[in-house]
Amino acid sequence: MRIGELAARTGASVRALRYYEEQDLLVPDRSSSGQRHYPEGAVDRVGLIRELYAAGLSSRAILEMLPHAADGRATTALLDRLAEERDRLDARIGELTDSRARLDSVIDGATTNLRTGRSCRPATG
Amino acid sequence: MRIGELAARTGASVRALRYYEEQDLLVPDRSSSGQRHYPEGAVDRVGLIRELYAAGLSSRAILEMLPHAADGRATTALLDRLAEERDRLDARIGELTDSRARLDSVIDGATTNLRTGRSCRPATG
DNA sequence: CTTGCCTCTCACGTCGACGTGAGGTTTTAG
DNA sequence: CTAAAACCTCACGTCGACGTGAGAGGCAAG
Repeated sequence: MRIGELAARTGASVRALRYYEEQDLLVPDRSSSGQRHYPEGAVDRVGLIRELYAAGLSSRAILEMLPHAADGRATTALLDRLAEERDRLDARIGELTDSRARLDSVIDGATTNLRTGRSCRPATG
Repeated sequence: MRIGELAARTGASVRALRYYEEQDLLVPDRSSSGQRHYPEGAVDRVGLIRELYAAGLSSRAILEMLPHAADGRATTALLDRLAEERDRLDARIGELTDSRARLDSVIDGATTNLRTGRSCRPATG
């Protein structure tokens, strides 16, 4: 099928599909006039790609995993890589949670200040 | 004091201080030759700015808050703005938590596949 | 043949908090 | 007076997943 149909069937934009190709995630055949032609399996492959994007992975991470995941058989290496990405996500969530805590203490200080008139100095840490 | 001393005393880079000025967060006087001169109060002000950055706020958000926060007196409007940013942070944390859950289900599928040999099809949602 | 949609390849715009030179001026220590 | 810091203003690079035209060729139907 051509790119428009694949886009319609997967929910990805045409631009996104071309982008996936740029990232070597999805490489179609070309007709003599240069048009992209995808096999049926591309639908599932795009589904997997989008699943991984939605799971917070970068295109580079997806690229490293696809050869191990696309054939439907998992590898220990694949699981390690996935765990690595999960840890990265956890770290990021931890950072944001810390930021949220800092913001809360700023809010606490400001609230106290509003009620008592005392100056609030930001806590370091 | 000049920019180098302020940088040393606050832990911000010289470039960062110039950037804060670009964002109208910290506007120093200028000597006749164009060099920046900051008053003592700039040290605390930079501390507050960095605190807010560390709390995950954007320069625009900080800019809107500073006039209400720098004088040491909190405002209801300021508290509302802070709460808004806290909600934004919570939303972002929620997104990442969702991504983490999706990644976990991918990992579960792959793990099952590795153990049983059964194909894992990504779950939608 | 023509209309009209599909597709193609560039290639810049997005968003944010700076990092990092380039090239020139000012201040300060000796 | 001199040389080394410190300072100045541009202005591009970073990172990622596309969005959004521009300008042109391709394809099926009437």
